[in-house]
Amino acid sequence: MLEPLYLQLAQHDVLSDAERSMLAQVVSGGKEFSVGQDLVSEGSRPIYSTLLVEGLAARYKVLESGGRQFTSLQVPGDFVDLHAFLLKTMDHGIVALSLCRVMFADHTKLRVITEKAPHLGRLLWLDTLVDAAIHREWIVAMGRRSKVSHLAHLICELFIRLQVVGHTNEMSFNLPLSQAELADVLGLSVVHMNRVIGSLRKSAAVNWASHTVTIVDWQLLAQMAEFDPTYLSMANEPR
Amino acid sequence: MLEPLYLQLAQHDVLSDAERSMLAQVVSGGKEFSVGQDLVSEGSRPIYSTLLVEGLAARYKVLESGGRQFTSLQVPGDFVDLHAFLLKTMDHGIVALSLCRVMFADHTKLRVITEKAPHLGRLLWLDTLVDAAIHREWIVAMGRRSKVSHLAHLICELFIRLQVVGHTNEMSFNLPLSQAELADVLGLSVVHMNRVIGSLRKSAAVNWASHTVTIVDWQLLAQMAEFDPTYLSMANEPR
DNA sequence: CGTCGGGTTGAGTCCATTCAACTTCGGTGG
DNA sequence: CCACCGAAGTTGAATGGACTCAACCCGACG
Repeated sequence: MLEPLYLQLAQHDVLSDAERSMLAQVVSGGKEFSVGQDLVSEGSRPIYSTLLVEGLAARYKVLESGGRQFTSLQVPGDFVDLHAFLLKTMDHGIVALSLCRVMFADHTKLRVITEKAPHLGRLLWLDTLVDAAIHREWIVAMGRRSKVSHLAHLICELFIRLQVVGHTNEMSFNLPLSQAELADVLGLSVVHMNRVIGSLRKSAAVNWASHTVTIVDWQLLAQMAEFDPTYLSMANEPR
Repeated sequence: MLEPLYLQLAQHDVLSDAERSMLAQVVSGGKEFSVGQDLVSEGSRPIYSTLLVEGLAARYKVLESGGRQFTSLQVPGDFVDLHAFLLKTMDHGIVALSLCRVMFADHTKLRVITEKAPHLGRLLWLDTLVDAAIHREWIVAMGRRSKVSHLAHLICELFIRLQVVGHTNEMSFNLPLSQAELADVLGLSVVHMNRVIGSLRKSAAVNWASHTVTIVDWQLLAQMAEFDPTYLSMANEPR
């Protein structure tokens, strides 16, 4: 069950057996959420953090106007609300975009990690730092990229992140998002989202049908997106 | 010199005298940067983190098109590249927006904090988590708020953050950004930025002249921005 | 007095939105 | 089995927002 988490952490630095078994002691329980359900709700003060084991989820905020904006997408192996360990109050919600299986880690036990296993603690910290790096990349995409480029960038990012946890198949992966949900990622209207997807399809960089995205020409896609994976901190080095 | 840092950390939780003196040992040196200079440059691998003591700075990325996007603004007391302690490689640059005085903290010493002073380590971690929370709020603003609302939100955020470190005066503060720089925050063209500022001025919520912003009607401004300070984690509680 | 960087304004174009209609497709019940 | 339904995707047309290009203003400074 913890494989995707191990894969993510071990990607940045060596993860010792002792650390693995410590994580296995800290993360426990299990629960399923169906599409549209909140894994964590805005305003709550969770006493445990939620590890996404299987499925796709998203952080979001809702405005008075009713508009919704996703601020991140979460893939298997992500601690979706690890930040609540120290932030205490959730300033946003987290919703399941597909059937999600999760496990839990008590905040008291996470605190013990920071006290008894500082290296593992740093790896968890790093996890939240990569999160922030992704946020920054999204800000750049929203502010200064064309909409097609933004979408292309999202595809590149998701492909890499899913590949790390073994959720890609050759050059394709499953993307269960509706166009309305994608619109909430890019901050667009549904209608325009549809046209943007259309023009990405026309570029022939990807093949995108029935929730399966196949990257036909990575070179071209990365160029459209100006994609530079540095921000994902893929290097394995002492942290 | 470390006052703004103490103020920021002590805002979230009690900061013991021992922790203060530990910080004083870790943070040392000093340097000045003039407007437009990079405090930290993209692609570098710093071996120390930079604490902003005085002045205003911004994280940014530049695209091939030449467009620039700021991903955060940094106020006194911010560790502008604390994330590089674990991310190792800077995926963006940090530029001085006014005359900046900074100090440095060796990464080796930061690591010692995580090993010997876990509570202080958590407070530093928290610092980066608040950073990420701000990023998320920016994403929402870029995606789903009107441009005036986005600008109003920025003003609210900056006012609170500057107030924490004692850099406000009644209801006003100094904002040394040119309209071109503000455009790089909101992701707009300079011309349109000018019109957005104009329409915020017309709202009479703020008085904005010669780089001094005075909030005339906080109630109205916060309402235009739909501003909810939860994400800044202002509460003082055990972390 | 002239220059230069920043701010402001106008006009035309293009992008993105809304509103609305229509299609496609899987599921469900008669 | 198929007729119907609803959710998601697609398309067109009209409106309004944001961009570019261009001009002009203004105060600081040499």
